[in-house]
Amino acid sequence: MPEYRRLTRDEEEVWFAYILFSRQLAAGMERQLAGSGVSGADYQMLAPLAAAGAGGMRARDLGRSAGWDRSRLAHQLRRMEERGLISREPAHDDARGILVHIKQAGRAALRAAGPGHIEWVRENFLEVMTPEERRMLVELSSRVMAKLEPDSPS
Amino acid sequence: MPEYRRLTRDEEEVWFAYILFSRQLAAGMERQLAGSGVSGADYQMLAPLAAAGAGGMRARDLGRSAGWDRSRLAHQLRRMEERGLISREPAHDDARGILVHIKQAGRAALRAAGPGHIEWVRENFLEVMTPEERRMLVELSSRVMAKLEPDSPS
DNA sequence: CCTGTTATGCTGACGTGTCAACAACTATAT
DNA sequence: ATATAGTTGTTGACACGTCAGCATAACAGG
Repeated sequence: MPEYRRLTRDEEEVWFAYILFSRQLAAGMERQLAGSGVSGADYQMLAPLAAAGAGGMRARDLGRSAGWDRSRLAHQLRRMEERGLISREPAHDDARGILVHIKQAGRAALRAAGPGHIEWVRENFLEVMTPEERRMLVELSSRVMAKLEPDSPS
Repeated sequence: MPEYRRLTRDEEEVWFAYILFSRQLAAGMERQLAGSGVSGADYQMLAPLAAAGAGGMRARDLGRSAGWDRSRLAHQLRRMEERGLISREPAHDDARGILVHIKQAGRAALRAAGPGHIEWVRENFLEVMTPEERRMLVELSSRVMAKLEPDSPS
């Protein structure tokens, strides 16, 4: 018998349910998007880039908007540049910075994936919840994040 | 202007909050476990294997218990066998099957990681929620899963 | 100016997860 | 018994994400 407190049956139920739920949801979303040739990560880059307009967007800000660290961002942008979805150029005002632009192929991919994705999110996530559950989820999210990250992310 | 219904600000808030929340939570859990030299995936294998006792466990059942597909399971088990955490042998009663046993190193890893992991789950997940929120999460989970998977997973 | 600190981005190595294809066995139906 | 279908597990290729380390540039204080 262990000397620490194991999870009760009820606790296990919540935790396991969440583990399965979060994975299945993410997998479902990825599969839906994959049908249009983009990944969830692609989408998270393309959406803000398209909204940013002709001026492009600093890589730093893209990273912040998605909540990613620099490494993950650099890898993702490199892969997307290789596929011709975006372009990168040094920023004029800050020699450390990188300006990211969405290319025609990127816009096309977003147009192809966008409506289906939005619809999927509505159907499999938003519309499955009551308004009260939505509120709770937002609040729960902020509570957990506060506990995990006392200060802002890197 | 797009011809499909974009997400409203409220809808976006819920969806983005969830995306960030789920990723941060998973990342936090992985980091905590990594301190003991195991991954979340390792843990999901070791825990049922340890509970199964000397008889070991069919790979098929391990997969079902974790909700994984066969490919992911095979890769994970191969890696864990290479690290000496588990062993595999052909099942006697079914020539297709594989019997998985936890090895001493596996038990040791689980002993090292278990208490800290349990504590982490309590502190960063379970105790952050009210009993009502727990109930809601379980219910929400089952609703979403039902929508995603009309029949049982492969 | 010089020096230490912070910000920004890249890279290589590695573990993870998905997909499609395959192989081998078992179960079922005729 | 024999063909057909379902089950179980493996493999190789590839995308993804993390970590540690590196390089450069900007900033702030002496």
